[in-house]
Amino acid sequence: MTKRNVTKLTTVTSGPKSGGSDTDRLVDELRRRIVTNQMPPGSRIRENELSEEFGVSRSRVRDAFGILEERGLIERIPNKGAVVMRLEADSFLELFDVREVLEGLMVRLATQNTEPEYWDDLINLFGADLEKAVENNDFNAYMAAIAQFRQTCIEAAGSGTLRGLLDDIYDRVLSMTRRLMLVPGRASEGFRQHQGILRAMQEGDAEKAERLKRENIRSARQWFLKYNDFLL
Amino acid sequence: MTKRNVTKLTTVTSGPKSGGSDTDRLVDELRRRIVTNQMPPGSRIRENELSEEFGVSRSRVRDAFGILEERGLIERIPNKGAVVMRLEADSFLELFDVREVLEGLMVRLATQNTEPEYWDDLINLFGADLEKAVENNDFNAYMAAIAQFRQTCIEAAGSGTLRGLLDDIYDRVLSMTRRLMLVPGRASEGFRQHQGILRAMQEGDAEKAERLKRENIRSARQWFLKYNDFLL
DNA sequence: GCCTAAAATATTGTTGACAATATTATCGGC
DNA sequence: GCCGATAATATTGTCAACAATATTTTAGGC
Repeated sequence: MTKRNVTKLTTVTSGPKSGGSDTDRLVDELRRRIVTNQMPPGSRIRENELSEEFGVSRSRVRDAFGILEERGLIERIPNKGAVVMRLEADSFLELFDVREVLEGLMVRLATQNTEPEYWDDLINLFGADLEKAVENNDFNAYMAAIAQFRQTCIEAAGSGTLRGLLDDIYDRVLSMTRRLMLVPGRASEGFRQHQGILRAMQEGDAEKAERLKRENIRSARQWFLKYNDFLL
Repeated sequence: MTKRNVTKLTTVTSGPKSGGSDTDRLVDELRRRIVTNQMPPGSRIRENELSEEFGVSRSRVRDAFGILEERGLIERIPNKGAVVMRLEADSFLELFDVREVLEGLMVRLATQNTEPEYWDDLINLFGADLEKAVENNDFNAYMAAIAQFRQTCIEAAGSGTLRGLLDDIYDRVLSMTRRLMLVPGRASEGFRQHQGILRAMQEGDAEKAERLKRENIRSARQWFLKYNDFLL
C-alpha cells in the first residue's frame, strides 16, 4: 500500500508532472488520458504503440497495465489485449454508495483531528469568488477547489487506510464529477453543500459534517439518476 | 477491477486451490503464507527463491510482487527487495474505522436486496451448534461461519465496487480477526452480535442492520484498544 | 458474389541473458 | 583487534528475442 499510494497521491495532488520510475510515469499518463476521455471506454490499447511512443520497453508498459488493471481502469483479456474499462450506470450508482460512507468517514475524522483555524484557507477558497466562478460555469476552478477540499480532508483524517480506499475509486469519481457538473444547477448546489460541510467542520461538529457530506453525495446521486440518459 | 477480483474472490471463498495463471497461483500462495504468519511481517522475500521453489520464471514472481504490493501486503524497496508489510497499531485502528462504514453499507444493501428467507441458512448456521463451538473455543468453526456471513452478504449487496474495496482490506481484517478472537469473551460477544444483525436482516430492517453492524465493529475496536498490548 | 480454409500478419505472453545496484567478504593500515 | 576501502558476491531492474495466440487477408470452390 504505502509506497505506491504515496506516489499516486503526489501525482493526484501536484498535477501530471511526477517522478518515480518509468512505470509510474506511464501509469500517470495513461490514467490522465482515460479520465479525460482522451481514451474513451472500450478503446483498445496496444502495448507496442505505447512502448514506442514513450520510448520504453514493452515490459514497462506491461507493468503499467498490471497496475491499471488492479485499479479497475482497464480490462485485460488474455492474448487479446487491454481495453479501457466501460462505466455502466450500475457501477456509477455503486460508486455513490461507497462514496457516501467513505467520504462521510473522511470528514468526520478530519473534523475530529483538527482545530477550527485549520479550515480557514478552505473556507476562504469556497468564498464569493468561487461562487461567481461557478455561476459563470468556470468548471475548472470549481474542480480544482473540490480537489483541494478532498486533499485537505484526507490529510486531516490522517488514515492511510482510508486514503488508500479513496484513491482506489478516485479516477472513477473524477470522471463522474466532471460529467455531473454539466447538469444545470448541480454545480451551484454542490458548492453550497460544501460551504455547509466546511462550516460544520470549523465548528468541530464531526457528526453534522459527516451527515452533510453524506447528504451531499446522496443529492449528487439523485441528480445522476434524473439525468443519467444524458450522462452515460 | 473485474477480472482480478473475481479470481481473488473465488480463492478466498473456495480455499487455497485455485485456477488461473502462474501469477495468480503465486499471489494466492504468498497471500496464504503472509496471513498465516508463515512469512511474518518484516520477512525478506527473494525473487530467485520463489522462482525456483515454484518452478516458474522470475518474471512471474515479479508480477505477483507487483500485485501484492498494490494490495498492501508487501513493501518493495527499489534495488533492495520485498518485505512483508508490518502491521502497526495505528493501521489496525484505521482498519476498524473503514470496516465500520463499509461493512455497515454491506449489510444495509444486502438487506434491501433480499427476501427474508434468503437468510434462513445463515441464521441456521449461527444457531445452537455454533454457539457451543464458540464456548468451547473452536475458533476454526467460528472463523468459517464469519467468512460465510461475509460472503453471503457481499453477494446479496450486489455491488462490485463495494466488493472490491472489502477485498482490498480482507487480508488485514482476517489477520486482525484471528488475533482478536483469542481475547476471552470477544468471540461469544461477536457471535451474539451477528445473531442480532441477522435477525434485523431477516426482518428487512436495513437501517437497524447497518447500525448493529457498525456497533459490532465498534465494540471489536474497544476490545482491541483494551488488549492491544497482547495483540501486537 | 459469398462462404470456408489456410496462410500471413499482428499482438500478447514468456523467458533467459545482461546491466545496475546493494550487500557481504577480504585485505591492509594503524 | 578494529576501522575503512576495495573487491567479490548476491539481488533486483531492464531489455530484446522468441513462442503462443488471435486477427486479418488471401485463395479456392461453389
